Amino acid sequence: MERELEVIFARASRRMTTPRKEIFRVFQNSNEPLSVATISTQCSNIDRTSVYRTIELFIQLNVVKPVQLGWRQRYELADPFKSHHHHLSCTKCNQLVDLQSSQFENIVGTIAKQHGFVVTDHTFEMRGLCSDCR
Amino acid sequence: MERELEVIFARASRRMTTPRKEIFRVFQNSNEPLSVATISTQCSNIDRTSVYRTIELFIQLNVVKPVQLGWRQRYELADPFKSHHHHLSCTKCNQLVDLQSSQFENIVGTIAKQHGFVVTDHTFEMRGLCSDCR
DNA sequence: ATTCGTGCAAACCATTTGCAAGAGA
DNA sequence: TCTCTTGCAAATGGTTTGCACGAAT
Repeated sequence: MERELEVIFARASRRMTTPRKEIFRVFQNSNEPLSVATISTQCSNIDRTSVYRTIELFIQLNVVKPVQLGWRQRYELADPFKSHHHHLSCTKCNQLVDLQSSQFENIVGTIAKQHGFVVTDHTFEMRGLCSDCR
Repeated sequence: MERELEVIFARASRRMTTPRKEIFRVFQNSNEPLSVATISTQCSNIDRTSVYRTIELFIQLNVVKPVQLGWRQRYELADPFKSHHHHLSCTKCNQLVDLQSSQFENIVGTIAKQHGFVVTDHTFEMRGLCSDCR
């Protein structure tokens, strides 16, 4: 997977630096979307500015994508590195479930067609109470 | 509709002040979600702090709800004042279409049930190119 | 060697907080 | 009148920018 990243970077003629590798690893090792603050804490050796710039670059190269969970902006690996999914989160215990629903994805296409759009991107997040918390 | 607002405020024993009325009117007169900055510009007589506090209160009272469109947080009238819908936006010309899809709303319920959740809230936004722009 | 990326410092902008004066019930 | 709200000023925190040094190709 690190190999894939190198290819992407080479194609975009960007350099594979130590901070970039390290931030990528942090994303790989996390099973939930990360905030800038979290990444910054986990990479205390990397300047916060670089974290911002790296995320921006990762988004450009479609390595990472922004996720709106609750209030703060977070980021997680994009489709090439993690299969396409959405989230269902419990507002009480913060449990987070990854969702995949072809039925939902189909509707996206249908709605787009109805309005003459070509959809390049969509967000879908659900919040509520899990079985334990309600 | 202003009447409804008064009722909501009375019930919550909150005061119906000039700034609050004015900000509510700005929401009514807009057909797209607004950022704090936009509201603040349109109400140059109201202190920005009050705009923040008013929005916070409006959200509490379910008069307004946050919408994530692209990068910045925005706000628009909540369901009691504007019927439940989602958005489809063109990334090129910024055209914004309001969507209502019972089929989509049903899926939300189905998915929630599958995972034992009670869903209290969901977001769904689509971005792409409209028929003119592609 | 050359260009790109990083860290540092400072600027910038959005948001929050404390408090005294003013407005609504 | 009494309490809730507002505006102001200042603090806070997140994000961006400019620049010189260091690292990757």
